Amino acid sequence: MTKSPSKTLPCGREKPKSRPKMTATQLTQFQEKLNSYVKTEGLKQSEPRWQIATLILDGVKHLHSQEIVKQVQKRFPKIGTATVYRNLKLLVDAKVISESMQDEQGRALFEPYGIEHHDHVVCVDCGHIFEFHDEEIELAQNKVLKSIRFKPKNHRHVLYASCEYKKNPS
Amino acid sequence: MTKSPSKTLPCGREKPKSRPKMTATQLTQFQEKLNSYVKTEGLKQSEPRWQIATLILDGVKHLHSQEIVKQVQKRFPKIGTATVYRNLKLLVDAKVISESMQDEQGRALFEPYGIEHHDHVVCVDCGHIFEFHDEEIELAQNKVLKSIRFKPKNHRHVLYASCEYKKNPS
DNA sequence: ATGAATGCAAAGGTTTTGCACCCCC
DNA sequence: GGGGGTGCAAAACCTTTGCATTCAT
Repeated sequence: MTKSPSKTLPCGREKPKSRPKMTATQLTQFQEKLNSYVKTEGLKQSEPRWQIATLILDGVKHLHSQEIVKQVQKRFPKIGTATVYRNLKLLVDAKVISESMQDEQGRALFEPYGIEHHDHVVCVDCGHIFEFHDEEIELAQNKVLKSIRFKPKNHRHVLYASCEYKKNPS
Repeated sequence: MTKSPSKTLPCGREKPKSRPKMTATQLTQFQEKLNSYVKTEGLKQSEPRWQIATLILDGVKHLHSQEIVKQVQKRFPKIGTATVYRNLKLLVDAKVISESMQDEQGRALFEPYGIEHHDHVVCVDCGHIFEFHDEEIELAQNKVLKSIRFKPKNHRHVLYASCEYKKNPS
């Protein structure tokens, strides 16, 4: 039984590459991005807005609306549900966060906005979500579309897989 | 080369391969499958159940719950909403239909159950949904998972693309 | 001072559940 | 006649909207 919780899965195996926690610098960049969006749109700054953004930017987990509402209200009990939903929309528009994927129940999961495209691996045993990018797959996709003369616009690709935690519950 | 009048998209171009309409034989096979499931589970047969199943099995379109409710009630006004939802679940359990993919709004789309795996292309212009299977992509996926020592379980892969209907509305 | 942002509560939309009745086995 | 199936209506759930108030600029 190894004891290094930051680098291992529940199964004790080493964690595959996941989204690293954001640095303070990156966080600041997002904050500036949000501020400039707010300014150009003639809006006003607000504390709850940045608190909501931080929850998503600062974590490594992909969260869906309900979890975000719950966690926001746990930390900041004064913030109302409507405020969370309104700001999630705004933050997406501001390109501070994005709805990159959905979980198995079809709920949108939010993550920090990033230009670099990636797809997801969801572990069906331990629940962790990892990101990957595979150029071979990207090219093959385009080949498929080209063969039917369709123009690629976007895609959603999620691999459900197992770290086999349940078989090795060490 | 060959021109067939019923084989074109709204844009006038030839339709890529899509799921063919089910034959009477296949339909019967599904009915038998359902009947045997019903029997082994100690349940009872019901007319509404098969009417709901037929709607999905007999069509070529992928439908989400609401559409199914609407279309069922259009054809069979006596069937209640609850009955539709209850039977959708049961039909999934019976492996008569499956929730193979989701639309862009994250709603589950139902289609006839099939062992043969396929992914989907959704046209963002004309709305049609096509199925594809690409062995190269399947292999590449497994390679990705193997590299992080995860065991493949399932995946969702949807390509959003354009038939360019809007650019050639001829 | 202006109007954006908020919290609350009420409304909307979708899915589930409770219940009396019906019908198949 | 027992238990699953059904329709209806109510409840549960999640998200959006209306409104009076607060707060940023």
